[in-house]
Amino acid sequence: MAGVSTATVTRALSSPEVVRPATRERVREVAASLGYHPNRAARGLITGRTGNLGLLVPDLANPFFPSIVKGVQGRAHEADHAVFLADTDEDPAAEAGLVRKLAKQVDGMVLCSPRMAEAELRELAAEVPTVLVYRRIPGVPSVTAEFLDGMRQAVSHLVALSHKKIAYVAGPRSSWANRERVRSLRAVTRKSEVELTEFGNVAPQFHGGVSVADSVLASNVTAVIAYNDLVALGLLHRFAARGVSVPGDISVLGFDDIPLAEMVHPALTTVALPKEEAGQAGVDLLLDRKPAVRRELPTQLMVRGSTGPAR
Amino acid sequence: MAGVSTATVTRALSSPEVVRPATRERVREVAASLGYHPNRAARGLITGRTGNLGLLVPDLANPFFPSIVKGVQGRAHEADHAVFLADTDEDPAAEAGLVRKLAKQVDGMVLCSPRMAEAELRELAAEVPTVLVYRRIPGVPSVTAEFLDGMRQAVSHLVALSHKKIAYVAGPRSSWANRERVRSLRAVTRKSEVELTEFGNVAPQFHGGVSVADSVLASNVTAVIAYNDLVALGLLHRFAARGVSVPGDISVLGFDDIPLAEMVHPALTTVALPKEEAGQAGVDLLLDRKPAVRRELPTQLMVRGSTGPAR
DNA sequence: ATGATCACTGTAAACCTTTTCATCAACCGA
DNA sequence: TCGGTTGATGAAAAGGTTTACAGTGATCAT
Repeated sequence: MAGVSTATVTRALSSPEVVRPATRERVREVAASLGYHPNRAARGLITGRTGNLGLLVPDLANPFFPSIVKGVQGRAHEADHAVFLADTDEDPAAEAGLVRKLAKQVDGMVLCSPRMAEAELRELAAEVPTVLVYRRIPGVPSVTAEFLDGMRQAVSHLVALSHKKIAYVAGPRSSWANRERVRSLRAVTRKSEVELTEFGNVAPQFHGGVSVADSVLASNVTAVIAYNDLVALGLLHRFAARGVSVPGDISVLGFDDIPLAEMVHPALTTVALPKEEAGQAGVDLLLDRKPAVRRELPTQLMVRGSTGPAR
Repeated sequence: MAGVSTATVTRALSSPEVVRPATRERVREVAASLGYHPNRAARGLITGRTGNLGLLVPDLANPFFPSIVKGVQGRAHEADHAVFLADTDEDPAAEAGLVRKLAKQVDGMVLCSPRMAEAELRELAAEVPTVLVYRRIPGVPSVTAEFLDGMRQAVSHLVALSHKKIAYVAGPRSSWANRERVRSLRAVTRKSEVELTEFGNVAPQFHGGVSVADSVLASNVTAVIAYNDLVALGLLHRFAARGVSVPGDISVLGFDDIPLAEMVHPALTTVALPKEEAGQAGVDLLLDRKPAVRRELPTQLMVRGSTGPAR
C-alpha cells in the first residue's frame, strides 16, 4: 500500500534513520491506518530475541511478592518487554519444569526467591539468562537487600528502647532468606549486650506466628523479631486474643514491610525490604546482560506502633 | 537423526496416532535425547495459535487480585498455556494499549475488572477473544459473582442481629462492582425494615475507609457495610484509634474476603467473593470458545468478629 | 499378474519478519 | 567526463514448524 517492499517497511518501523524521511512517514501512516503491528513471534523467529521475560514466584498469595511482580512488570514494559508469570505454589519440584517450559519463549528469567537446590539453579542459569531476586548463589546475577544493615537498625532500635532479651522467630530452615536473617542477627547481637533466644522454625505465614506466640510469651523476652511480617501479624493476633498489650508487655518487629503492616492496630514496626525496586533491578540486570553482577539494595526500619520501651 | 523427515517428526510428536508405532518411538527417543522441544513461536506462526493467554489486572497490590491471578495461572498451566501478566496501575487509559500489544501473541485475554469504557471494551473484544472477570457487558463472555445474593446474606445477618440503621460506604462511582453493590443493596433493603444511609464515594483502599470513618460514626447507624475489605479495614483502624468498640458500638462488614480479613483483630465479617475460582472459570470460558457465555459464581458470607448485636 | 486400497511417510509451501547483499541513481571530486 | 561514494531501496534467504498433497510399498481381491 505504501508502494515499497516489505524490507523498507520493516526498516521504516525499526530502524527509522536508514530510510528516507518522506518514505518513512508514508509507511508509518499506512501502517497506522491499517492498525499494523509487527508479529512478535515471527520477529523472534529470526532475531532470536522474543521481547519476553519470564518471572517465577513461589506464591502470589504471599503479599511480599505482588510488589516485586509489579516492579518487574513495570520495568519490563518500559523496556518494551512482555512478562510471563508463573506461580509455583511453593513447590520446589515444579520450579525447574516451569522455567524450562518458558525458557524457549523468553530472553531471560527472573527467579524470585527460588526454593530449589543450588546445583539445579546453577544448571538452569546455564540454559537461560537468569537473574535471582532474594536469593544469592555464586556466579549468577542476583538482587538482594542489605539484611545485615536492616538487622542492625532493628536491634539498635530495640536497644534504644532498653530491651535486653529478645526473641527471633525463625522461618523455614530451607529458606535462604531465613538463613541470612539468622546469620545477620547473630552477628549483630554478638557485639551488643542483647541476649537472643531463637524460636521456630515456623511456616512463613500468619498461622506460623499464631502457633509460636504462646511459647514466646512464656519466655521472658521483652521484644520479638519475626521472620517476616506475616509471622509478626500472627503473633500480634494471638497476643491481642490473650489480652497481652503490644507494645506495653512486649514489642513486636517484623521484616518485609508488606502493605498490611500499617493497616493493623497497633501498626507493625518492621524492616522494609525493597520490593518494586528489587523487581526493577532484576529486569535491569537481565537486559543489561552484564556478566555476574550482584546488587544489594538498602533496607529501612519503619518504626510504627508495635515497638515501645521495655517493660 | 531418526532417519525420517521433519514432517514425520512433527507428526510423531503432535499427532502420535497417525505414525507407525516403531517410527514414533524412535523419533521420540531421539527427540528426548536431544532435549528437543518444538519452538512455540514457529508453531504459532503457522497454526495461528500461540498457547499463550493474556491477563490484565488493575493493580496487583490490591490483595483481591493476586488470588484471581493464581486461579488463571493455575488453570492455564493445566491446559498447557503460559500466561502474560499486565498490571495497568489503575490507569484506564493504559488498558487498551496493553491489550493490543499482547493481543498478537495470545490466544485470548482475561480482563480482570477492566476500568475502561464499555464501548472501548466491546471494540477490543471484537479484536481478540476476550473474557471479562468481575465486569459484565452484553455480548462478551464474563465471570462474575452473585452480588445480590451476597448482599442478601449480609443484610439478613445484620437484621438477625437487630440492626435497623445501616450505612454503606460506596467505592468509586466509575466502578462497575460498586454500581452492582449499590443496586443489590438498595434492592435488598427496600424489602426489609432496614434504613440505609450511603457514604462516599471513597477510594477503594485502606485510606478511603480511614477518611470516611468519622462521618459514619457521626451518623446514628449501628452497622456499616463497606465497598470492600480494604475500606472496611480502614474503618476498623480509625475506629480502634478513636476507642470505638467493634462490634460493641458498631458492626463492620466488608466485601471480597481478602486474606487480611481474618488476620486483623477483631477479624472482619465479610462477603467472600470467589477469586481463584473466578480466574479458573475465566480461563475455561476462554479455551472452550463457547460464544457469549456468562457465569455467575456463588458468594458466601463469612461471619467473624466484627459484627455483633446492635447496641 | 493387475489394479485398487490402505497405512504410512516425504516434499514443498506457508506463516511473518529481519537481514544480507545487490542494485540503482545521484552526487562528488578530479 | 568519469570512477568512486553515498544513500535509499528491493530481492531473496533464513528462522522452525505445520499441513495439503503426492508418493511409496504392501496387501488384497480379481
